[in-house]
Order: sequence, then structure tokens, then C-alpha cells
Amino acid sequence: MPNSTPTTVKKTKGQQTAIRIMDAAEDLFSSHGYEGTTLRQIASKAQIQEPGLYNHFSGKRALYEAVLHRALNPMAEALGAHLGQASGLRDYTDLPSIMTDLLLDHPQISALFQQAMQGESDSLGNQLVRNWLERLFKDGVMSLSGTGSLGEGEQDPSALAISVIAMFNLTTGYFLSQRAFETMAEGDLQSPENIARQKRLLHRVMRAMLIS
Amino acid sequence: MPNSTPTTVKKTKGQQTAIRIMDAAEDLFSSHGYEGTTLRQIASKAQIQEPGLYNHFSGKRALYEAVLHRALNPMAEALGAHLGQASGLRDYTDLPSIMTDLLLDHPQISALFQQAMQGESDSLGNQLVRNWLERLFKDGVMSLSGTGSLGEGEQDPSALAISVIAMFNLTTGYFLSQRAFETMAEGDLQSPENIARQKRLLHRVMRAMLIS
DNA sequence: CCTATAAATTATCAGTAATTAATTTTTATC
DNA sequence: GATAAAAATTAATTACTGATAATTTATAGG
Repeated sequence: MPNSTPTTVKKTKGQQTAIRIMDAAEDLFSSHGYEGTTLRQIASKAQIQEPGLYNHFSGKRALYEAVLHRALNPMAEALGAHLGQASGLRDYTDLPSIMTDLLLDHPQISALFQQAMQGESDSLGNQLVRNWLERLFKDGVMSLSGTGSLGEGEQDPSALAISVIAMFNLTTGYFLSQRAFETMAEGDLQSPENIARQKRLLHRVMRAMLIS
Repeated sequence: MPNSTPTTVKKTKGQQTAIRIMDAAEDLFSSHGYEGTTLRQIASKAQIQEPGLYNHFSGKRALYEAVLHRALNPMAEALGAHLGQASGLRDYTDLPSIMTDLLLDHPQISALFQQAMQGESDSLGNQLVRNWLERLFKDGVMSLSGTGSLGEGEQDPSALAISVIAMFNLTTGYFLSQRAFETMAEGDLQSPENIARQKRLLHRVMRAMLIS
């Protein structure tokens, strides 16, 4: 494993540990929340002793923020890029499907997103998510208003914001609803068939929202 | 204040304290979550000392469960009654609006519901919410399948469950999205104008979902 | 191989949270 | 007004959590 290509940078043992810690933390924060996750749990899952965490992160909060950054930024970029290229109505009705695919690759984002949004309003997690939403919304509105597909009611910022919120709740909420699903039907919400069903529903809903 | 009519039962001082405790707990659990809420906070908000909570509840968990029961049961009953009387398609497309009105009267339910759903799967809170959903779904399917308004795809339990999940995510998610809303527009999601907008959106979406 | 540094472990600390026990005060009922 | 019970307060306990300090071990680079 020689460090011969700049594209394949060999990570030090410490860097590998840091990644393990972040993976463990992401998993635990998403399932137990910030308050319900202890550093001992994270360390155990990362296979080190708890004080070892401080070699890589200055504290619990710093670790949480690193996890959030790592989780949310790739999605923000992917969605931003998609919005940047959007030119027709189809590109917008496809947005929830794109988002669904991204979340399918990384289902923990939904829980992290939700927790950060509902968390303490002065927390960096909350601010992070809000900044992200704001940027995305502005990008989306800028390019969407160029397509003439907004109905009269949707020109109103409040109505538009409510539509965007609905879209987010539909897409992220889907990945948080496995337990609810199990009370009603068999199977896994992340199976290809169910994902296809969700996408069909999203498509229909999105068109109902955009065209008035 | 004599106890002269059986319909106006005078509550003892202790019973009044218990109600104050539950009000405080509901407020704090919904905003901070179970783990992030301490008994000291609850006691302080209820204006007693913390060990006093044990005169009314056997522990933190018992208090949480009492809060959930009190919060969720009235809604379950109201929705169940509405479903019981449902006879036409309109009664179903109106369901999210009914639910919106109920949640508007008691916005903390959304957060409690979400937390309980995402909480530990063996917790009573989680089981409570799941039982509730299961019952509601069964009632809904029974009466909905008598109206002939289900599209072909919707006869499938999974597809139907996904629709129901979407409906729940739209309605409860709305009340959890004030912060998101503030990044995009001015105002309060619970204002009459915004509630009206949400209802219009729900109506459109519901019809898109039910009619294929 | 050597050595400085990074990273790990072990030990410890301070504060907090849920809970129990003891005591005091208040309430409700006769 | 008297009294038993309820409910409140005060005091204390136990376990846990995030974090710090000291020591040991592993790693990385020359």
C-alpha cells in the first residue's frame, strides 16, 4: 500500500480511528439522539477507551458537529448541483426522488436532520441545518421562478415555504417511518419496490403541489 | 366552590399539583426530549421540589408514559370517531385537515409523537404509538375500502401504508417545521393564514394520492 | 533501528440525574 | 378543632457522564 498516487492518500492509524469514531457516533446519535448517546457507547463501538476520543475531538459537542457536517454537506452539494442544472419542470418534480436516492444511500441523515432541527435553537447543529435550508431554498426559488411553473398562490413566499416544508417532511419522514410501516404492512421501506412506490407517490404529490 | 354537581368535581390540591406536573412535563419532554429533560426542570416548572414528583408518579418513565397517554388518546378518539362516520370520499380527503385542527389545539403532540416513534423500540412510548397507528390504520382501511375510491395500486397494503405514512408526515411534520419556515419566510406556521395554506396543500395532495 | 510524537490506556475527578429516606407541613375529613 | 393521610421539603445516596491527568504503548518518519 504505497503512497504513490495523490488520489489514494494512505490514512494514518489515528485518522482511521477518527473515522471509526465518527461512524460510531453517527450511528448512535441518529438512533439515540445527542443526549441519549454517551461517549462511552461511542468509544466502545469504535473499539477504544472513552478518553481516547479526546485525541481526535475536543469534546462531545465537537464530535457531534463533525458528524453533522460530514452527513449534511454531501447532500447539500448534490442538491445544489442538481438545482444549478435545473432547466425544466421535470427537474423540480424529480427533486424529491433525487433526495430519496441520496437518503437511501445514507438513511441516518434523516434522523440527524430531524434532531438538529428540533434541538436547542442556539446550538450549532440547529444553525447548521437552518443555514443549509436557507441556501437551498434561495437557490431553488431563484431557478424555479425562471420556469414559469409556479402557480399564482405559490409566488407568495409563505405558500412556497410551506410547499418546500411539505417536500422535506415527505422525503425525510419516509426514512423515519419504518416502525410505523411495520404496524400496517410487511417489509422494509428501503426495499426497491417500496422505494419505487414512494417515488411514484412523490411524483404525483409534487405535481399536485407545483401545478395549480 | 362546593362539590354540589357531579359534573364539576373539585380536585384536591394534590390532584391539581399532578396536573401541573403533567403540563410541565409535556412541555419539557416535547421541546427537550425524554433524555434531555430532567426531573428538576419539571419540578421547578411545576413549582415543587423534585422528590415531590414521586408522590404522584413512580418515576420519570411513569410520568413520561402518563404524558403520552394524555396527549395521544384524545386525538386517537377524535380521529377514530371521524373515521367511524366517514361515508364519502370527502371525509377522507378532509382527514388531514381534521388532524391539523387537532394538532393546532395541541401542537406538542407532534413532537411527542415523533420522539416516541423514534425512541427505543421496547419502550412503552414506542409501543403505545405503534398500537395507536395500527388501530387507526385498520379502522381507516376498513371504511375506506367501502367507498371504492382506492386506486388499483392502493389496494396493496404496502402502497396504502406508504400513503398513510405520507399523510402523517405531512400533518405532524408541519407543526415541527417552524424553524425551517423561518429560514424561508416571515411569520408563524400556526397563524390562520398559514393553516389555511397548509389545508389547501393537504387537500390537493390528498386527492392526488387517493385518485389514480 | 531510533526517537519524537501520536494515540492509546488507566486512574481519577467534579458535577449531575434519578431516586430513596427522613422530617415537616398541609390538607381533607369528621 | 383534632387527626390521619397526603403532600411537601430537606437531606442523602448511588450511579452515571463528560472531562482531565498521568502513564504506557504504538506509530510514523528519518
